[in-house]
This record gives sequence, C-alpha cells and structure tokens, in this order.
Amino acid sequence: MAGRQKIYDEDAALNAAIEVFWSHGYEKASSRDLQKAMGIGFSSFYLAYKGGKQELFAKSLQRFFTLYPQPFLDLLKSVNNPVEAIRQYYYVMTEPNGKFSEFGCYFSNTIFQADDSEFKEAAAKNLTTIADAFDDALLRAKNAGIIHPTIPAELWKTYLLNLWTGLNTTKSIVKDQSVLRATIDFSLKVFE
Amino acid sequence: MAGRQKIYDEDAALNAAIEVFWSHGYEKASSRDLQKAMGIGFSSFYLAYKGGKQELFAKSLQRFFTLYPQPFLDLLKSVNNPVEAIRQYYYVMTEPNGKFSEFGCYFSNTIFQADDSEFKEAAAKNLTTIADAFDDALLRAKNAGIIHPTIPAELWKTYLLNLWTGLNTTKSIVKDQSVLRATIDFSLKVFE
DNA sequence: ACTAAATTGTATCGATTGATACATAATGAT
DNA sequence: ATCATTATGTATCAATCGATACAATTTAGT
Repeated sequence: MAGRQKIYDEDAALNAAIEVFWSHGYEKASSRDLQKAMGIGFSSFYLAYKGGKQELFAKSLQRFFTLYPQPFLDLLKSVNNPVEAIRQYYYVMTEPNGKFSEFGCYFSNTIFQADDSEFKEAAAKNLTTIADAFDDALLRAKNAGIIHPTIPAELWKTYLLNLWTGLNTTKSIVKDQSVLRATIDFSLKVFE
Repeated sequence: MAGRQKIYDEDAALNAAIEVFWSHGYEKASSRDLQKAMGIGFSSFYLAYKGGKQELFAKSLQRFFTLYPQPFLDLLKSVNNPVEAIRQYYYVMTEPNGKFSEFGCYFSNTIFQADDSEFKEAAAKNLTTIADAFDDALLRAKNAGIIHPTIPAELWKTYLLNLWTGLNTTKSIVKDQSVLRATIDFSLKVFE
C-alpha cells in the first residue's frame, strides 16, 4: 500500500453531505454543492464514491439512521414508559428551530423526492425498523402492566408510522406548535 | 380582436398538464414533457403561460381543487353522516389502482417537492380549505346529535389533516390495504 | 533515488434544463 | 384587399446537470 494520503475526514465529509441532502433534497443537491460542502475535489468525490451521487446518498441513508434514530432506539430499550419517550421523539418535529421541523424527516422526504425505487425501499425499511422498535417497547410495557392500549396491537406500527409521516407534512401547514403537540398528545392517548 | 384561432382546448391542455405534474412531480416535469402532453408547441406554451412552468403549475393547483376535492366538499354539505363520507374520501388513498394511491395527494406532494414557497402556501391553503369543510360538516353533525366526538373540537382540523398527509407517505411503506383501512377506521372512531 | 500507488485540481464532456428568437400561418376588422 | 393581431413550428440560447479525462501531487515500499 503506497500513495498519497487522504486529506479530508471521510466521516465528516459524509455528515456534511447529509446536511446538503437534508436541506436541499436529493435532486436539488448538486454534485457541486456536495463536493463543496464536503470540502473535497471532484476527483476525490468520484474516487470515494464510484457510484457518484447515488452511492453517496445510499450511504447517507445508513449514516442518518446511525446518527439520529439509533441512539433513541437504544434509549427506548431501557426506558420505563415508552409512550413518554415516543412523545418526546415526536415533539422534535414541532421544535421551532430544529432540523427536523425545518427540513423534515430524512426518510419520509426520500420516499417522496427520490425517483430511484431503491432509495424509497431503503428509506421505507429504515422507518419500518423504527416502528418495529416502538412496537417492541410498547408490547413490553403492556405486558408489564405499565400501559393499557385501547388500539389493536396489529395497528400499532401503522398508526405510529402515520402519525410521524403525517407530522412531516402537517408541520408545514399548521404552524402553531401547541396545536401540533396537543395533536400528538391526543393521538398517543390510545397507548396509555 | 383579430388573429389566428386557437387549435387546442385550453381546459384539456391544463388537465393534461396536471397529469404530468401529478405523476412526475413539479421539478421532474420538464417543459418539453408538458408541451408534448398538452399537445401544443413551445410558442403556444409560453404565449398562454407567460410565467412559464411556474404559472402553469400555479393554475394547475386551482384546477386540481376544482376537479377533485370540490365535488366531494359539495357532497359533504348534504350528507347525513360526515364521518362515513370522510372515511370514503380517505379510502381513495388505499385503492390499488387509483391515481391518489399511485401519485399521492397533489397538494401534499407540492408542499414537499416545490422549492417555491408560493406554491407551498397555495397547496397548504387548499388543504386547509378541505379541512375547514370537514370541520364544518362534523360540527353540524355533532350539534344535530348524529355524532359524539371524543376529540376536542380545536384539534379536529389538525388531526384530520395529519391523518390525510400521513396516509400520503404511509401508503408507500405499508402496502397492505386492509391494514391501511383499519388504521383509517380506528383513527376516525374519535368522531363517532 | 526511484517507482508504483493513491489522491487531488482543472478542464471539459454530452445531455438536459427553462426559456427565447424569429419566421410563418391563419384570422378578423376596416 | 390590406393590415394588425394572434397562434404556431423550428431552431437555438445560456445555464446547469452528473460524470469523466488527464496531468500534477503526494506518499510508501524498495
């Protein structure tokens, strides 16, 4: 192994790419925008990601899951009342100056914006993984007698998924944070 | 008033443009795609819509409302149980071979895809108008003793809006029609 | 020192984008 | 019949897209 050493930090570059994709969307994030934000040249860009923009975005989907949902899902395993934790998770969509409230859900956006069906499936899988973790935590809490859901267990995942993906759009229509949070609260009552 | 007569049908052309925008999205609907689908030449295109693609899309938003939600909102005024009508409206998002289930909600998609904030506002306004009509119909039914909602009246609009916009994404993740419909049914129970 | 391997910077490719120029064709008013 | 007015068709513009070519630069092994 010989050759010139890499100047840039691969992880930092990928994180920077996420910010560009997240704020601009896949299509509108040009390879020049990405290259500039990542702080690397065109040659390095296509050397590191031979599949170009597509490969970079596919990797950003994985990275995003590791950065944001994963820590929460780990926390969820050790939490007493999962409904409270999930509520706080959903609240981030209503925060006035947060990235989620501003740019939306990385995965939900991908399902809309990307033309590549491979991306849609990957994004859908990530969201399903999150819903599965919610499902597990809620089931444990129910079995432990901590919560007493009034919603059929076979609908939990879809119901929670729909609440989340809905907020991703609704936040752009309903600007009143208190109304959004009250709607989250009311919707989650069926799990308490 | 003199001059050559218009060959194409303006209304038909606008309807054709809607189909292109709806299926491809605003950005990916090129002016050439639109021109071809509308059956008109470039000169006619920019003569009829001096604002180009933007003006055409803005007009398509109005037209879409007239074509799809408006007839339902008119029906809703004379219906006995608005919850049943709303349920059927939401069901179109779960139909296997329907345009809504395939292409999604024209307005919700616009909120996501369009970069122009004017479009987002127009789309949001259309959705709000629909939610307002739902609100009115439900309130009348409640006052008439037909329904007995368990959800606070100040949350009706946001709750219904969130159910609709959520389905627009959830349908791409959850493919099982019966689960989607069961989720709609359960979500609407709070109005019965 | 020399060489092979790996990274980087600049220039540029062909394709597509939204939009326009301009000549031609068709119609109504006078 | 003439002319202003409106519509149409073709050719093309500048800008931007993702992606590549290729030489220059840097490093490790010998």
